Amino acid sequence: MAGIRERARAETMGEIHRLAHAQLAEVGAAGLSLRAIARDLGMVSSAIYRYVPSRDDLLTMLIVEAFDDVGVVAERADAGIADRADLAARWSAVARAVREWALTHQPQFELVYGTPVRGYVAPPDTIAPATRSTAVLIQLLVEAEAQGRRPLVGPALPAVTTVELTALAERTGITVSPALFALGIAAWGQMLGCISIELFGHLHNVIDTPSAWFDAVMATAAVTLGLT
Amino acid sequence: MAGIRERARAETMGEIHRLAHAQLAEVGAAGLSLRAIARDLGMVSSAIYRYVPSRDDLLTMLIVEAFDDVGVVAERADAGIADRADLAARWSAVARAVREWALTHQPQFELVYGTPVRGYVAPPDTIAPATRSTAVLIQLLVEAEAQGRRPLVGPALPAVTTVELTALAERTGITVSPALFALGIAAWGQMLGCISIELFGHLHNVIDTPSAWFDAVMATAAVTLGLT
DNA sequence: TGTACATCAGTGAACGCGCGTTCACTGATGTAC
DNA sequence: TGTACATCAGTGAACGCGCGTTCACTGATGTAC
Repeated sequence: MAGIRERARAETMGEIHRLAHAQLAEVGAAGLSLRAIARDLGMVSSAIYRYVPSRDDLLTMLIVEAFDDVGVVAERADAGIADRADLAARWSAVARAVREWALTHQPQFELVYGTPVRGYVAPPDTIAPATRSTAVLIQLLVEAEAQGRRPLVGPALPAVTTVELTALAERTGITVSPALFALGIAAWGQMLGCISIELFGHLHNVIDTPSAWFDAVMATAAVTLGLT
Repeated sequence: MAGIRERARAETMGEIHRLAHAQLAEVGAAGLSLRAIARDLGMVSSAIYRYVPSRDDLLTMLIVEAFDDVGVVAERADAGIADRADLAARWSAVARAVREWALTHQPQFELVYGTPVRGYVAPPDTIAPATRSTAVLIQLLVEAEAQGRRPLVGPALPAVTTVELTALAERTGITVSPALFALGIAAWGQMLGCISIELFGHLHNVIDTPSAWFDAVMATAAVTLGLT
């Protein structure tokens, strides 16, 4: 029976998680408040410090979780395509999954891909989780290039960019040419950008069915990247 | 000499503008505070209400200004290309100008293209200014299509998207086909997305010279759009 | 098995700070006769 | 040109609310002998 205390602690910790997510959805990252969580928990405000060292630590926790969450979503979407050689289908599936995650987890999306929270500096612990979803995309680039596929339009990279991306590839052990790497990052930027403009309301009175538009342009991006 | 009052009022109004922008840069849109502006102005906090009806109105003012600002920047960049037939050069110039504006006016960029401020609902007055910068891009699409240029990869649009974009074109008097329209919006999303990931820190340890990378991928996007 | 001590969850008060907005007021500027 | 009245910028106090964080404390749970 070791741990009535331990179990209670784990349970409270879980509640804090739950409430933090709920808060995020209601008031956004900037409005995340330890006092409010303590209140919802039925505790006095100072008691929360038995569980969370500070507000920034709670934010870090949420950011790491969100990065991980979207990473899992991307990985699952990719794994769901049976025909592994169909890189375009895998890309489209990942893009669609990330968009759907963003729609159903808008506050988490804002937390990691939106405007950074003022006064908060992300500690190094957040770097590794951040790469999880991008790793899925990079894997597609690696496979595409290994099979001799090339982007439709090879970008005219300035020397400095070629140097930087070559160094990055070497440093991380990723075997992708600078040209495709540059376009891959841009495609990732496009995916996030298209999700952002939808989520942040810039498609109002422009496109009423964003999912259809998004899927179509992401499929086109896959062709442009040379994934077909 | 009519208007020592009038002149004082205009001057104070100008100061409020200036201080609001400074505040935006320091604490971000979420932290924008009427009290702080009054303080900086050397006024008592309630006096600010002689000039600004409410905090939300100040936000609206700043948003409208920012939209207008980036619109002017885009227009000027476009106008700066002497060879009007070189649509790709015009697109690249606009993209570069918008990115540079975003870098030098980060808080304004966040205000209009970043995470929306919680609790603030944009009034209809903000819609018209928002379209100013996009109008520049759309003009490029119109000219491209008028000259018979086509995107490298025609997107396979679902029927619903074709219908929506046809209706939008008719409603606004823009003579752009749904296919190009869809890709144009996606290119605009890419531009904003690539700027966002740079500004929000997602290129740290990835690309050290974002301007070079950005220009290269935007030039490639112009080719893909069929602007060459 | 029982007792003594250590651990730790939660309390309650406090510090010092912030915010938007209202309201009755003073005193200077502007205007109409 | 001078006076009476209207306008309006700015004051000062207040309402009612929020926040993060610290600190001495009580009382229950866990542990070592």
